Amino acid sequence: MEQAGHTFRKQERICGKKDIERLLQEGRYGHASCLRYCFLPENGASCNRILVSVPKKYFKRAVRRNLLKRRIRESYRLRKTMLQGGHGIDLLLIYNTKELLGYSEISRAMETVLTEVTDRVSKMEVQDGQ
RNA sequence: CAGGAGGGACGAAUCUGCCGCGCUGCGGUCCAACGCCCAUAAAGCGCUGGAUUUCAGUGAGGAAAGUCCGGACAGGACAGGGCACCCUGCUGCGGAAAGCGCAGAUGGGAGUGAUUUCAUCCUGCCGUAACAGAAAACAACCGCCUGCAACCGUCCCUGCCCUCGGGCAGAACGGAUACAGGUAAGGGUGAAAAUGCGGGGUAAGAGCCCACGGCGUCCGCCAGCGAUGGCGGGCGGGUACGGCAGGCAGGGCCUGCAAGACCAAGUAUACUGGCAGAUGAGGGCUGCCCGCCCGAUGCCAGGGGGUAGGUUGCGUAGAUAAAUGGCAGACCGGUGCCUUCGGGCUCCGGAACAGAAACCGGCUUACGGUUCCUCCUUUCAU
RNA sequence: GGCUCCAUAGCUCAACUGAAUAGAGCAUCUGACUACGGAUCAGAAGGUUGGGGGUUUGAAUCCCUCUGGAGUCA
Repeated sequence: MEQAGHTFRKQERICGKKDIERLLQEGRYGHASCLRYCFLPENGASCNRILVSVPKKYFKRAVRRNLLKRRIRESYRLRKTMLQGGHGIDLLLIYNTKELLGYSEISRAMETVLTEVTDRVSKMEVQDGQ
């Protein structure tokens, strides 16, 4: 489904225990600077979905965790057209630094994550085709 | 002016624009199921649910936090009563209640002070260790004093002997020892040593006695709603702190919105052990007892299987992976550089503590700042 | 979100009813033994009892509060 604007609705988030467990068990992992990611194509939904996580281990206070999750979601919202193919990709993003980074650095990390994921998804599709 | 004490109010506290998010509402579009019309049709209409969208409204805090109390609500249980158990304990008022608030009382601590902090019903018992100290709450010990017995010394007195120098015995005084008693004034310690000072008194002493204090208790009067305080009088030998037990008064069933209700989906009570029986097994009533209730194949313990989705509970913020962010500009404050002193450029900041997950009243803890009121101390001026 | 519990030497645990030098084992260090090492023997070091207040003459212990870490629920 092609969304015209840079919107970010609830259907683009992963809800439900089954989907999360499937992603964690069958997904492929990787990392780029401050972000770890885990993705899985062909999620059965009509669009790409993401899940953002900031560990309590790094940030004890809920205010900082919420702030980082908002920045990550915002950077995905503005760049989500880069992620294509794969018939709907589930993507888990985990913040992996103890430092409280600003929006610009998170946005740069998000750019590299999205390009890596699209590359790996297209390679997987080529292997499946063979 | 400076420093400080108490209390209150506010807390994205600069503004604008764009993009984006949760919820609600009136609409639009699309999809699905059902109903009406109807030919088991299409189209249309109605209703329900979902998605999307224009517009409008609304969208975290004083602590939302910690989960320390209490309430309401929900479920389980409950005829009722007694015992046990737990919590609290000065007084008055407020409050649904509270390890709650306000105002006060008494005593102790901190502070020059404003102020602050801790404790508080009744009775009994026990303890205040080790070390130190005589002794840790009864007393004993050292010391002081008296009496008595024997010993030593001295002068005076008496008696005897006498070589008239003196000797012996008794009594008195003094010394040391032992025994019997009186004392709790003094005894370096210690956190703490059972009433201070003065006088009398005594063998030595002692509330033993007296005056002034201090403490406890009783009575009377006065003040106060009361805790209590003041004054006067009587009596007293005690007290302080801590622990335990009992009593009195008040309160308390247990579990908690992951409570609970409904819908959908889905499975197997497989197996093992124990117990018992209509003469009442067994279970429930928080533990026990009385008592009551249910009551026929049941119960207990272990072990195994399935689902962990939706609606509601749930709120004019409100979900069920959790909504407030990003960018740009203006403005304000600060730093640095340049300057033709008009200004220009760069950087930083515009906040701290911190994010509702069922609700309400308190407590506690964290916190940048703004502001108001009352008061204290020091200095200066008047 | 609710409820329950824990924190002591580098590690695993003790310390009764508050009572004075907080104890034991392993680990570490030093010395002896040995040609060297291990084992053994002797000795030493190592503690703001998670932090801060309070009660008390005295707190690991009792009370309050904060921090950190576990467990559990339908």
